[in-house]
Amino acid sequence: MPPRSPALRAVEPDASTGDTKARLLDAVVRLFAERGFHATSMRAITQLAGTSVSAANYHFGSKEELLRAALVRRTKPLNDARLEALAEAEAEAKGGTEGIRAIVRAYILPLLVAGSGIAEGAGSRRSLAVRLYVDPPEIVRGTQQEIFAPVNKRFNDALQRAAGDVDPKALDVALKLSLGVALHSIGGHLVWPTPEEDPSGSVKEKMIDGMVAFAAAGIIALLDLESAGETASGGSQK
Amino acid sequence: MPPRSPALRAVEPDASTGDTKARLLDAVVRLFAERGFHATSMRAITQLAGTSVSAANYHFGSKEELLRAALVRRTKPLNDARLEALAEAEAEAKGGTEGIRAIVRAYILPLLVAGSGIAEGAGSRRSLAVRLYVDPPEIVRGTQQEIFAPVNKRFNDALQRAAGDVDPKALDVALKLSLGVALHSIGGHLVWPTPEEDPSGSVKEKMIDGMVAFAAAGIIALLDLESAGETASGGSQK
DNA sequence: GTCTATATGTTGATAGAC
DNA sequence: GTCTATCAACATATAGAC
Repeated sequence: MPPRSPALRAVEPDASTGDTKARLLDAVVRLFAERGFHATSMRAITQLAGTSVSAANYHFGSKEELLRAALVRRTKPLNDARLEALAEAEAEAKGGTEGIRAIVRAYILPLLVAGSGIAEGAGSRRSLAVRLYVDPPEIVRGTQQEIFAPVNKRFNDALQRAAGDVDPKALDVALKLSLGVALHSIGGHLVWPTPEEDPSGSVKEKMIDGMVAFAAAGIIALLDLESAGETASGGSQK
Repeated sequence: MPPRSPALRAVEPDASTGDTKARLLDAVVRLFAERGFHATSMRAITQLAGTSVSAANYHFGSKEELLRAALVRRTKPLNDARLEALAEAEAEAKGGTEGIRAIVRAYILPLLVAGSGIAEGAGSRRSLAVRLYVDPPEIVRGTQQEIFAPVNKRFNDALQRAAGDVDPKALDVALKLSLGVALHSIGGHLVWPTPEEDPSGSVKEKMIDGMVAFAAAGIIALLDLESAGETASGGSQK
């Protein structure tokens, strides 16, 4: 069997010290996403991972460090995917409204794929992203910002270019609200179809299109309203 | 001193057995909103309320029942305010787009006032609503649905009327996404100005207008896109 | 590296005096 | 109704054998 390509191997979890670390990280992601930080005990984690509490502490030092490690492992590929999608969207260089929609899609879609079960069909699974967004243990708040801030800035800049000349502050709010839409969607409150119910994936596609349309229209409306208030000329809508 | 009017007394917390119960409920709301259910101990609650763990258990029986009591006390006036605002919005009976915007405002604004600190200026306070939405202890899930489901249904019906004839399923999704926008806004990720920074309240007003515009435009776009897909005729935008 | 055993603290809930 | 004192169960983290 030939050695796997670097592209494939890069997707694999870090298995440099056996797979105990990897199994622990998987278990942590699952349990933290489902129950939150404080409701998840080291016993539950290590039991699910098939190892012991001391092994976990040997590898990660503490419960909070364990969560932090799981966080960066999960968000790194997510953010890479978002940035890649953004680069593609910008390369196509569509006009104003279409351009914004493309950027929003790049922002939201990887989150949906990684966060909700829409990729593998686990309809009601909870997302680590949602958890960490509203339930940030004190220690990871910094990490969280550190990880997401640059990506958000990139998208902010892209939107700034696509939307013409808009109030940066309003744009920041608009992007945050879009994130709210996306997070809400993977927070377990939207019912995604299972692969059995939706073999062609068309229902799923439609939901995603609807969500992107929702967020993009929201952004446009918010920016319109803002600039209307500042330039004292009417917005483009009603 | 004359007896207070019933209207005034109705606003007060239930003080039939002294105000220990009320103080406990206040403390619970604050701590649960800030830290979540599992991270809040009975000791922390009772200490903040200036009483003892046993007193709390005497009045409420358990930690979960205490949370449940706090939940209904908080959400009842919130939902009443939303329904009242909806009735007013419907009485004015505006046309399609304007009507939708009015309904969305009725849906969102009371949530903002009650949930975020925008009423009293506590800019970064966390909301119990947000907490319970993503971190529902198993026991309160039922209560939560029981409390919010009727209100959501009312708004759903109102939107159905205002939007003409749209796919009920799409409308349900659209309303849920609007809720995501609102909850995100009070989840501590939007920076609200303090009364000192914004004495006239105009900045705050503008943010609220922007949010309502965002959500309303999102709903319209989502419904347009849905009906466009079904009737095979283009939507109203682009 | 992984385990068993244990240290040390905190949790939710209760018993019983007042 | 409210307190102090106490319970058993659970938490995280560590020590030390292998």
